[in-house]
Amino acid sequence: MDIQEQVKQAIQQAISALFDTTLDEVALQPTKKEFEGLYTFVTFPLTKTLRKSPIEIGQAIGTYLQENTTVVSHFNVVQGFLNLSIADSAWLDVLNDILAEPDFGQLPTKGQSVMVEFSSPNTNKPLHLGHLRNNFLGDAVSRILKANGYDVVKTSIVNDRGIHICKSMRAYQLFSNDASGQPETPESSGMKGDHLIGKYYVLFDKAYKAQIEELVAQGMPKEEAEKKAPLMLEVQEMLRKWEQGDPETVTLWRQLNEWVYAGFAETYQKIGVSFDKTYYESNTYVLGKEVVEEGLQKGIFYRKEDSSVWINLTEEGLDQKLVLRSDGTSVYMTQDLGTTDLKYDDFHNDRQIWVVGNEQDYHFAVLFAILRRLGRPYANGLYHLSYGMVDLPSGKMKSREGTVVDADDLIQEMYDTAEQRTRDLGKIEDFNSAEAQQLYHMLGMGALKYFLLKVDPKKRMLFNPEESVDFQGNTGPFIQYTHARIRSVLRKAEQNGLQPEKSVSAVAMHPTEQQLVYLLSQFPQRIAEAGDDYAPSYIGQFAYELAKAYNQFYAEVSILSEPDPIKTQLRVTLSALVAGTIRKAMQLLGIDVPEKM
RNA sequence: GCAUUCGUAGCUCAAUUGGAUAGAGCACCUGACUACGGAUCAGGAGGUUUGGGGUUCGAAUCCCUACGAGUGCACCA
Repeated sequence: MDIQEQVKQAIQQAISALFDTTLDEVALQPTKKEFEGLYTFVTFPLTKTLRKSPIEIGQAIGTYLQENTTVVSHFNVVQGFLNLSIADSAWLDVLNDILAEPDFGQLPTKGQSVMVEFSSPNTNKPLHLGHLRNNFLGDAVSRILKANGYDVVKTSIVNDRGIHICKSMRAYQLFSNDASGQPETPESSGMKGDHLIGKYYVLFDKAYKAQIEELVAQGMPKEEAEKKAPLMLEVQEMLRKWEQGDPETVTLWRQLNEWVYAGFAETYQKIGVSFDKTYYESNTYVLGKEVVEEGLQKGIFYRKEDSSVWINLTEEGLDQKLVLRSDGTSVYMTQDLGTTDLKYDDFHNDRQIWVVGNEQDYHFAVLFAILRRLGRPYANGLYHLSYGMVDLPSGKMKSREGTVVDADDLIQEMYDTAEQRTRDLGKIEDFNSAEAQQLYHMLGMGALKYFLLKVDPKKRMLFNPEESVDFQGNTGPFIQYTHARIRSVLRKAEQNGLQPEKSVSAVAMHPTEQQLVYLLSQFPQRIAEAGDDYAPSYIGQFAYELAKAYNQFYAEVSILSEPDPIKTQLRVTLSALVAGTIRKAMQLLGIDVPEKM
């Protein structure tokens, strides 16, 4: 079925028939645009064993393929490169195979399950640009893994407790009363809950810094001032009260968090992200101490004189790491050990993936090493999907310096831009206002998601606001536009009584048509690679290449005014298939595509 | 200081994992049948892949080195 496989096997055959030897693996690469052909076989590696020139080998294999196969129609040899052209009949076979597959793009089930943990926000501030990259990545990877045949469980662990939450709470207690003595609420202020709480987090920081400065002015060293500032002491006291279950503190904590969750829910809804299970750190932070006990018993951990517990990971190239404080309380690692067990107990996933920024690379290296030492059955299925930070042209984002790009603001900005562009072009006069709003949202989110997902996750990236609202070239809206354009052609075709068919008949093909079939045939493989590498960027690139190739095809051949009905039929069918595949690919990125725009 | 990731056109990113003359988009020039949607297409210009060594038929990719940048090195999360 797969042309590439056919060609590879044919080459194996040729080599054994011609030279009486075999090659472990035949590697094919796409032929460069400047040369004729589709696949290229590099003959250099054979020169040593065969003691023949690369050109000679190329000629011999090429001739053999042309004479003995139906796939290869002709060939040319340039230096050590054998360029192979594929016969139209083979292309049509491929096309018909794809058309016969109802779930094209859905790979067979793997019989395995994966948990993807992402988003995991703090409840002391609203989401920003960095969170968006995380959310889009986690969501897209989940979709891609599903397409790869895995059962996927999406989870988030909400960081809803701890000293930073107490900071917002304390500031709220101190500063939230308005002139009439009423505390501010989302309703009274008209602010989204997460933004409201974020405001108090910033207020805390300001007031705290002012106290430090005052103490320093009185002659206290800065380090001491940071620890002894009254606000800091109050917040620590508040955390103690929270842990003891003090009713007043817990009530306030509940109230503020609820407001934040309402705000988050709104944002998640807008970006189309959801979870199968949400964990709360207020429940899980106590976990992990039994794991420490277990590790001690197994002799994997050791206790120091001050009774703190450690593990020595120098054999793995890591350091010694603390897993329990000397006062017996947990650290971050303790919790994660316990939580990982919990997640496994809940779902028994074959694999667990964490979408977390690359500043935690070391933490996860240690976590995985410990779990391997403990002999956890799932230890080899753990993966940290580490992604780079998002920089701004002005430099790094810093919450406290107010240089963060707020997620809600950004989404609104993209929406506004989409609306402006659409109005300028004036193509949707027949839309009612609800339809128009839906379109603006679809385009705005498409631009934003594509912009953040087209870059390799591992790399840090630059977010240039001007480029992000660009709707031309390698952008989400360009791909969405191509889809809308095809749908328009298909509507018109239908008016002419033409429908896409389930199969196409033999006919001479245009190079742009061959190119389209070739790209389409690559889709399953690209999904597999994107799954293996956890790289939504592969899918983005695929969608872009497919859209570009279609526009090229569109510019070079005529679909509806083509005189030959068989060619028209092929082109209508191919168009429908491309539109469907673009939609599927974009869906893997969590991006919707419109019928009109 | 130690560990780790990275450095590709003016800018943002690719490069099938060691293959041909390193490709796209943006920006900048030049064109496109009265057209099935111009949010498009075709073409031009733009590169010593940070510098210097090495490995081999062949290097942006692997090794060494210098320079530059990010991140991590808490009994924080």
